[in-house]
Amino acid sequence: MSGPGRPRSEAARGAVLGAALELVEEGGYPALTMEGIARRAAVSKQTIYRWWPNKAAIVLEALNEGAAAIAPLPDAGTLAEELRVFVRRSVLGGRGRTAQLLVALMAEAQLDESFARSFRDGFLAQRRGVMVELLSRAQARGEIGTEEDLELIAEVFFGALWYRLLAASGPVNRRFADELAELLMVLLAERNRPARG
Amino acid sequence: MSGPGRPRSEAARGAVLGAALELVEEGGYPALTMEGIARRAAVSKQTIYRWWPNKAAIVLEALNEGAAAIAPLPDAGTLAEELRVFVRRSVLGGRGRTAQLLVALMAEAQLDESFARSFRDGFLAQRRGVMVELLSRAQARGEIGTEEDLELIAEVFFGALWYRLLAASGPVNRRFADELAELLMVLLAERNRPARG
DNA sequence: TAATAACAGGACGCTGCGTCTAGCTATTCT
DNA sequence: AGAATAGCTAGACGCAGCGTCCTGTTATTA
Repeated sequence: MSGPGRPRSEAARGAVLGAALELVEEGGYPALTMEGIARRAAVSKQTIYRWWPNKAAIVLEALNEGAAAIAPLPDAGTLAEELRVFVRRSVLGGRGRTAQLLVALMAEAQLDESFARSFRDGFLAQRRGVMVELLSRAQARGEIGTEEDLELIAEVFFGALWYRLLAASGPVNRRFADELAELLMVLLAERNRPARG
Repeated sequence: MSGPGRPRSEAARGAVLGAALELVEEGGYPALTMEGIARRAAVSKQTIYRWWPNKAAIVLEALNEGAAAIAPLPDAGTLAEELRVFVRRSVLGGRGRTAQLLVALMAEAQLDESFARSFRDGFLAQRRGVMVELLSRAQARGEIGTEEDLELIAEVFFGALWYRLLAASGPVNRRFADELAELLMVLLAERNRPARG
């Protein structure tokens, strides 16, 4: 289907993604080069450049390949419960090799304007969106006041998470996740209080 | 003083820092190269490598050169007031050319292990420290409960700020600063409340 | 079987890297 | 004064990766 000509080689695609992950694992992101990927994957540079504009795009695709779709959670009862699960999953998902890839992509986005767009709009914004969706439902259920700025709260959460990843300001573990979740609940519960100040 | 030998050329040092800033301004951080700096500053690469290990170190020094010392604020009355001033200053300080340099350094820190240490320990941690100091004083004055995790709160603030810089999730302006300051006050005031839940 | 498009392999010029050598210059110690 | 020291410019070096291009081959469709 879809016109004449030799179809894209799924084998080559897989080899490229696999080689990229291997190389990062072995020598860190800076050791990842287009030439190195081509060698390891036994794929010509020509082919790589045909399908990916740069190495960051390859890593991003490999990352998405590996990650199970992060569907918005089904309603799990209370907001507090849902939030805790979501935060834990987000935090713990950013550890080990994945963390290495994430920070590399964030770095690359700062240095490559063209990659920045796809990363910010297609990756970061999407993940914020999931959280906002979660909070929106709670809002619809009446668990949060309607005047809360959900976007800002999602930004605070991902900000704290990314900061810890990028600044290495502390461990990325369940304890951190739970502290964050509790902190977010404070923010969300605030305006529901009877009186203020 | 300090032994024999030709003293370090202050002119060369200044030329290097100036050239680095110019080049970043003209072509963005990726356009900044050691060779380019040497050309622009009319200084030999030899000299540059003698004093700086890489271009990020040059930019960091140039940044510190330009920035007035960020002394911890003098007590300005209430915590709310102090915090708003601090947050505004921190947020508004990260705009324009400075923002460009900051995100580049954060990116570099992710890719260069040796630079990461000096940036995280000597720059990021220091700035968190100033904020923690500010909060500590308020704690001593009794404006905050003693069980608050001041480090975590500082992390939340800088996390949100950095996230906005890195993810370009919105404008970095006074409005953002004030929203953040208010949000932080909610966190700080929480446990002071008479009752909970 | 002709048209089409992806593929491997490899050469190309370019740029920046980090190091090195050579000769010069400014300062201090004796 | 003269020796010792250490920073300076200038430029060459080999190396590696970049992104593009060319050549010939292979798989698919019309």
